[in-house]
Amino acid sequence: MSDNKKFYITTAIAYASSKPHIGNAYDIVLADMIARYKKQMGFDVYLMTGSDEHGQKIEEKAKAQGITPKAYVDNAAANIKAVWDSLNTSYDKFIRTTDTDHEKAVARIFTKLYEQDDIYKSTYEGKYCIPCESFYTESQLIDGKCPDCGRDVIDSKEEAYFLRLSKYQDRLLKHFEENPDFIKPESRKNEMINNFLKPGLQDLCVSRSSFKWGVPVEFDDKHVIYVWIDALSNYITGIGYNPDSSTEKFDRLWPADLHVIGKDIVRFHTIYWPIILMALGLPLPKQVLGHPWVLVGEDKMSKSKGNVVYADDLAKRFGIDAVRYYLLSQIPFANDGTFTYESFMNIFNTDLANTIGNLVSRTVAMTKKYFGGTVTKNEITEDLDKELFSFAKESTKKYHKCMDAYLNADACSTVLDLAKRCNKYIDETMPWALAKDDTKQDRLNDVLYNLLDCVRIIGTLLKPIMPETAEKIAGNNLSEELRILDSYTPEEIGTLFPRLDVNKVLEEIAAEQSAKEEPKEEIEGIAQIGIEDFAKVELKAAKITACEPIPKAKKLLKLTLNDGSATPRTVASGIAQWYKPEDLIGRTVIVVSNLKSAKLCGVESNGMILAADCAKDDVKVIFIDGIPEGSKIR
RNA sequence: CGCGGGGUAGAGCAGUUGGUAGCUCGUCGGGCUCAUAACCCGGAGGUCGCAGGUUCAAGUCCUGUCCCCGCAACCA
Repeated sequence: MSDNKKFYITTAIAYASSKPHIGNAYDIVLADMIARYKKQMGFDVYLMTGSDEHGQKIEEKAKAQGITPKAYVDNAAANIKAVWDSLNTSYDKFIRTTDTDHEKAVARIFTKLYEQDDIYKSTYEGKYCIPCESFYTESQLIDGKCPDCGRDVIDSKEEAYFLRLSKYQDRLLKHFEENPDFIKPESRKNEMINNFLKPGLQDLCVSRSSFKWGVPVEFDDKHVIYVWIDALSNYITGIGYNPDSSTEKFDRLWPADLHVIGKDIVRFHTIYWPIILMALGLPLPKQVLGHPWVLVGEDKMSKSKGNVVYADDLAKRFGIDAVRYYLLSQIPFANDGTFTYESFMNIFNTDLANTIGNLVSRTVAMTKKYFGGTVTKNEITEDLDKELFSFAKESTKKYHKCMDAYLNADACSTVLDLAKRCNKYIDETMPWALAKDDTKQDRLNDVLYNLLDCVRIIGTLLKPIMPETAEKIAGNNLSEELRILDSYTPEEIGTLFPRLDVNKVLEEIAAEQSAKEEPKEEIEGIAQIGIEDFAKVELKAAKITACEPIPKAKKLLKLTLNDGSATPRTVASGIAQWYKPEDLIGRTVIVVSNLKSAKLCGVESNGMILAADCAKDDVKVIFIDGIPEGSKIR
């Protein structure tokens, strides 16, 4: 075992219900970059990632495919791993929540917490609406009645296990105050404190009895352990924690130095997870980094929107390092970043091909052409050289500052600036002119040496970001020290990043997408139904008799319908963006009349009206004017 | 008055502790020819959402206001 300081870093584990898209991949790439950087800084790094494989959704998906959940997640985990590997990520361990040692440890953790009364069995207290088959908390009730249908509720109970969050609330708040860097970026910390801690924490339900695919509670097999304790615990079980007997590895690595996660799960990592650890008597992770999202266009990526971009596809098309560079240089520290093929290729051509690739290319070419491949070190005398080297030194300094603060985009641009400075240096020194003058051969040698030296620095700095490229550029001479080599004999490395013809590639992509789209589209996501399922849906014609906006809601309109029955029907519909009340009154629409009622922004909605998603951001209600209200539609 | 994040050149974004508004792409002009039609220099283009205020000085602090976007807690 080395004496180096350890650095234990984790990513969120990916949910094994579908193939991870480029946004999910950002997590592991970012963590990998940090891990590689820390390694270079002499830390003894351990990077863990993995997959979260339990839960109702997976149980259902497996069922829909007619396979066991285990078979389903085996496949899914392999997919996730394949994507991670396609990005050249250097994780030390890939944990799966279905690993037996994890499952055992989780079961023990649950039991331990139960035995020390941090978890208690309770009944899901009381307010049950029989027609709605739903439980509600006191605070959810409206005037003591069911918030959905307004009917009376009865006191009812269903047993479940709860984690006492409230008990640790003050301790957690204190921890936040004493460790200002616990959550990064800071804005997310304020959100947690204001939204969750200050109003007071409610105990958290940590078991489920509505599905089976999970770690069973040891002493009560009607229940499985719900995602919180199961998934979050991976950070400790993956390195050998068990309440009964932890390994030496765990003692060495824990507490984690950094959890890298998406901003959507900051709450779980900065509230639930610390409290679980406190209850277990373990130290808290040193820092949680909640990074922003990668958006496609305006939207969050989702299958139903058909805008999913996969990292391995991108890597195949443009190269691994290009994808890594794009993610690490373009996604801001605090705001969400936007992916488009255009911007991707733009960055590729500008930063990678024109600036870095071309610099390396011209430098190596000149060395070969003018010096047969070898240049040697001499003393620096010229001011131009001194400027170049001091710029390189400054860049290195800045780079470290950025990297240490996880400002990866800024770190990237620091390296880019150095490459640009080198390109400028070539213009300033004009090696091709020197080459023509026999008396200036020494000067030419020095110029090329200086350039190759800076290129080596660039390679070194790029290592965590683009490992393969760094290797090609700097070979075995990775070091930030200037002028440590007596000579350079660069090898021919070919074109690092061949310039892309943006329009051509866009056409290719469009062609491939349209070829793909037709056959698939949602077959995976939506199960086929039989006629008997369809028959369960009751559709009726209904005339809109009144319509008004709902003050609190920007998307909803409140519609009053005459569906042929004596009582008017109220429906809330999310079409305010496209229709004004006066456009709707008097028109006839199709209403799903046996949809369970729901409360939306304070309005009870009984049913929904049919509308078509014509395009992104274009919704049209289906009007059937002229059909008598109440007509059954089938 | 639920919480939070945004509104900066045609587009996409930077702007820690207040002191001449920057970057990439695009655009216009010049230079160079070692290099991946790449590189280097220069120009045009912004009343920093709007309105007030503090200050010798505000994109940067305060107040008000208008838009855009996320999140709202066992979704039992």
